[in-house]
Amino acid sequence: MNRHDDTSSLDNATAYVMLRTSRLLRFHLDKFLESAGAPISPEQWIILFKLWERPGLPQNALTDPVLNDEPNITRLVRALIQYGYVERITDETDRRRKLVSLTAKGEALMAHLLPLVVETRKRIFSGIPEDELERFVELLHRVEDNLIEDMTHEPHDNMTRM
Amino acid sequence: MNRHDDTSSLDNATAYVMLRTSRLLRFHLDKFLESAGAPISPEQWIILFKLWERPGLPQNALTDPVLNDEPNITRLVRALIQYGYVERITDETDRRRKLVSLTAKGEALMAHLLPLVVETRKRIFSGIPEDELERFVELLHRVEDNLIEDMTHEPHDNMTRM
DNA sequence: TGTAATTAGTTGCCTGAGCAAGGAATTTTT
DNA sequence: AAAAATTCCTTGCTCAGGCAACTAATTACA
Repeated sequence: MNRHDDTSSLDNATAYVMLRTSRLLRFHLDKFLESAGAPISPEQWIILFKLWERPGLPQNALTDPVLNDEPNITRLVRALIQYGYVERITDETDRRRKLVSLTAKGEALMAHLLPLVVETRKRIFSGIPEDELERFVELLHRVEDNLIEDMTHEPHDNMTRM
Repeated sequence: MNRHDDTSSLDNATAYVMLRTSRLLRFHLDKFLESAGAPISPEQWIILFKLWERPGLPQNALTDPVLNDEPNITRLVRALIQYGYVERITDETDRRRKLVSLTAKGEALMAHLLPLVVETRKRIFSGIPEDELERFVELLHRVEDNLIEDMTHEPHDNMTRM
């Protein structure tokens, strides 16, 4: 790896560009939600979306090994309850569980936001034909698989402490 | 947007998948650095890489409007100095500036890590032909441009408080 | 030339995420 | 059926990131 060839430059490093783009994506979503009058974070938006798709989920169904662990979900849901977008009831058939749903206020928020999101999505991916976008997502999934595969095969034991 | 069609599902939402993949990418880099014996964070790795490419940069050249603002650079560089990978001298032609470079120890670390990184990169993007990878990065840049463009055209003023 | 504006870097504060440990309810084991 | 293990959720701790305010050095301006 030469100090100044193109492949070594950070700006051309795929991983680096992905990191940048996704950070920007989160920032953009944050600004979008703010300008749409929704006082929620991108992470809370994801929760609301999942609940909109499938109401009455237990909290652990909201977790994601990559994005949000259980403690995070607890905090995110708590905040959404305080805003009044979400309600949480104990599952009487299994009292460990707490089932989470959108309130009427939460449904109203989603009804307000979703059309705007669809529009925004168009702008974000404008100039990219549909089939390329599909391929793009496929590649993302491929990378994700490779990453997980690689981590389960660790360690490579280059444990020379520097 | 129907509550249960495919386009609305989060798992198929490009932005969501990108968010997941990039989070995973950062996690993978973190584990890689650890297993390679380098006690640094992915963010610190980026700093070291930039300094390896171009030694003697002033700190503000290390900032990135998306990834790391000035306060962050200050902290990251301070940590790297404490580890002994980096040194910082005041620019005598402009005493506001502090010029940052790799130490011999930092150079040695990079010499150790870089070949491993090249290998790892191959594994991460395996199964994806070179030309597709290039297109992939192009699309990322395109999305990034769209995002920035969109944010500068804000606000759309849907400021109805929900 | 002296005052204002700008630039580079730092510090402090607040929020959000990762991780370990704890607590309550349920299931498994013996 | 009592004890152990598991599951679901919560709390507490620590650390990184974003933002505003601050200091020091330099440049612009009047």
